[in-house]
Amino acid sequence: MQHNQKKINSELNPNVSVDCVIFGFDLEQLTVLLIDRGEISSAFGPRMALPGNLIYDNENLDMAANRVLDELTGLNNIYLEQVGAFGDPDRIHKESDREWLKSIRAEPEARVITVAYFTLVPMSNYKPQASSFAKNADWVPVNEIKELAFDHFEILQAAKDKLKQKIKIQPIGFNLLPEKFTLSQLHRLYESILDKPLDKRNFRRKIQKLDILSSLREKQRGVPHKPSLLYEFNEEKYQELTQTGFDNFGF
Amino acid sequence: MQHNQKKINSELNPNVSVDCVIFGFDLEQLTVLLIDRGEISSAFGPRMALPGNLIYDNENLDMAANRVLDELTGLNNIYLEQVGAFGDPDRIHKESDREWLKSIRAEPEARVITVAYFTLVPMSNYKPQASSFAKNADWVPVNEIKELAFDHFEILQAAKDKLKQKIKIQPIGFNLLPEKFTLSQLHRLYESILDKPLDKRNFRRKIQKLDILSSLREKQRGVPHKPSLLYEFNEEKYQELTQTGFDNFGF
DNA sequence: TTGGATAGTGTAAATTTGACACAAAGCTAT
DNA sequence: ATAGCTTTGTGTCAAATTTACACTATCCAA
Repeated sequence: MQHNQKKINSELNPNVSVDCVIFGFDLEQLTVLLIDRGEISSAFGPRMALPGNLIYDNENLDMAANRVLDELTGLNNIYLEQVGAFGDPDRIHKESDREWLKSIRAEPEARVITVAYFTLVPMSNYKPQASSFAKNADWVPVNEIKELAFDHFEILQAAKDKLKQKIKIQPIGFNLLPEKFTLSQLHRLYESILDKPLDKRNFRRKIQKLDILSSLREKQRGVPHKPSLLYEFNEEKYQELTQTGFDNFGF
Repeated sequence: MQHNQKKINSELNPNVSVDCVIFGFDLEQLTVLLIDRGEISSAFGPRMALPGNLIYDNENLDMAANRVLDELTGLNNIYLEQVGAFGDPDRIHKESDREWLKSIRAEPEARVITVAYFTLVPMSNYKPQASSFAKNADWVPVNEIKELAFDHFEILQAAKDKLKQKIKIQPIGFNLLPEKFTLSQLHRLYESILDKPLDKRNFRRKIQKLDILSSLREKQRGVPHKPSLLYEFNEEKYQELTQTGFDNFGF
């Protein structure tokens, strides 16, 4: 929309949009950043929707997804991965959907294919008021989401599955944590993504054997219990590891 | 195209196409069904391309992919899975590409997003002359493909990766084999998908432990060596297995 | 000082993986 | 018919990995 002035010369493609499943982690559970479409839209259906927009004709899909993310959160340089394309011809059923689409300049009658992405953002970096859109945006724990506008619930499901599968192959979970984190937080993160409990000792053993964490001398402060050591993700060691064709972070 | 008369009332969407990576297995190696675009197109670039087409406004993406497959091979009810969406604005560079696009009724100047699928077909079921298109179609071993038209080489790469990854999680390889097959054929199939040698005895041990194969009393006939026992994929046992949340066919 | 909360640690049994070689069965050519 | 070629089919042992499981240490707050 008007946010990104650079794009104003190019035309919106009325047939293709991107939607972003923006994952965060509040140190307790996996959350998703949703847009509240407001009272009016809610008259006929779920208020909450994934952030998304039509694409411009001069940008590629990844760029469009990054733009949507940037417009909403002000973040860039973020882990981002395509989930896939969605596009039943009858995606849009309701009058309220049409109103909403008009408000984001989409053509309500057009058949729209949407390309879904998921992104992993460290919640600590997110400034809620980075853009005017963000006023209507909220983090919602994934487990509490029971319905979404359009086909967004289906997209969310696919994104969760993809993330679950991906984390077994690459240690991308770090993108959801602050730079310094504890093993317990990482543990909890894996549990909430994989949606199953993991034995504490076995988890720690396995993650440490990978040797992609740097333990800092620093400890947690101000917690009402034994403070944990803090760790950092070690990018270089990870690169070494993957360059040997390693692809099994098997959980 | 004109092949499928049912669709003639609906309009083609000029912005969205599907491309299919149709995998086969000739009992030696993994192959892909490619279209030869002919001499004229080849003047400026690779002749070979993935089969694909624009979508109609009244069909969903999976339907479109199935249609492309059906038009080319006459096959339906085939294992099919989305790879993802591809769509750089500058996908189409060459004059020859434009000519080709016109010939399939696409708008050469339009910005086209393509949604890629891969499908697994049992080569034994494929009748090469099922459609007029098939005259220009040929099975090509994946290892011999060095370039393709448009961005199709990139798409092929993504499809191979997806297949490789998927086969570690679900035993979809059976879709590439005839109903009755030998363990050696299955072994060879896994090797060619994973692109690495697998120890014969270890492979057989692992695959048998899954207990999703039914051994038939029948033997191979007419081979110039000790004949192998024939096996069938056992759908029911597989269903039992997956319904317990099993997702590791770990190779 | 005590109580509450979470951090951090080791071991033993079971399972899985990886490496490795030779006899059996059928076909072909003589 | 026989010898030779080709591929099938099979077992074991060592190493690595996985699973299950419980108690002490450290900090904060009351």
